[in-house]
Amino acid sequence: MGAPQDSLTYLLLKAAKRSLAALEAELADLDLTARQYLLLTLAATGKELSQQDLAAKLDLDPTIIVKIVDQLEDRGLLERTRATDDRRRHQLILTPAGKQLLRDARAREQSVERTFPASASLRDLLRNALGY
Amino acid sequence: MGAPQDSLTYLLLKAAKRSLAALEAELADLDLTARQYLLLTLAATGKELSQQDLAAKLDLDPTIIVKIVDQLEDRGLLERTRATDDRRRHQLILTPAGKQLLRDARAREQSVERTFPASASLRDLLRNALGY
DNA sequence: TATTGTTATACTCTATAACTATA
DNA sequence: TATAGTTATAGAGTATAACAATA
Repeated sequence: MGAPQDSLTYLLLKAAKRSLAALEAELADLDLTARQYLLLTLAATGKELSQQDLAAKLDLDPTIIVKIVDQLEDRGLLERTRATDDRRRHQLILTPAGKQLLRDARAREQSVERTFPASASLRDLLRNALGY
Repeated sequence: MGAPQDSLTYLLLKAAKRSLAALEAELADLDLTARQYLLLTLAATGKELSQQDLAAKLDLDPTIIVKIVDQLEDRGLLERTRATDDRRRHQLILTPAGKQLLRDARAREQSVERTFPASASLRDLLRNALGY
């Protein structure tokens, strides 16, 4: 007892960093950061998420979301449109190029995840723990 | 398929952040950050770890380690002594106050981890995945 | 009045480079 | 010549506050 590898927080931090680094490396070919990829994924769900919702889901400040969306919009991967029911909100719509890139990115993520030991049971456990 | 909660990286990041936040909150009473706590834990193992070793284990820059050790030393929780076999290296020794605080901190971490769903099996899985 | 998104700015955190001492 | 630790500084990343538009 007492070693840092007994600490769940330590283990989660290490695993998250390793997983993130592997994903970033895999997405580098596509000129996509993990954040951009995850934001694209959220925008692609079709749910009417405000940028503030995205901020909460990605644990980021709303002002950071603005910048990431700027980057993706500048590259023509998504577009901001006004939500019809509440014109303060922006509805993020993936362009065809964005959808294609997201497909490629997903395939890459899946291949990198297969290299992570026990990824399937780990995912199940985390989903339960986080309430998804 | 395709939702962010399918992404192992996303799940690990969320879980790590949640776990870290809970730990920080629990350690706040002791005026200890999670980093300081984890460094103390590593220093307490008795292994002759250089500050560079600590940097690698904590995924931090060596210059960050200097500052954290400064903070802990200023509070009288540990002391830098020169390693006898290689006088370039610093051997970090916990003071009695440091040992006592570490005991308290560990107890707090254990209690907060018990609130994390399936923490035991999660820890086992992560240990295996990370090769500990 | 409150909320969404945005911008500009200040702040914090981290990494880089240069130095001392030991090897 | 290389490595451990330190310091000062530059750079990146983040949050804060103020604003316009909409509710």
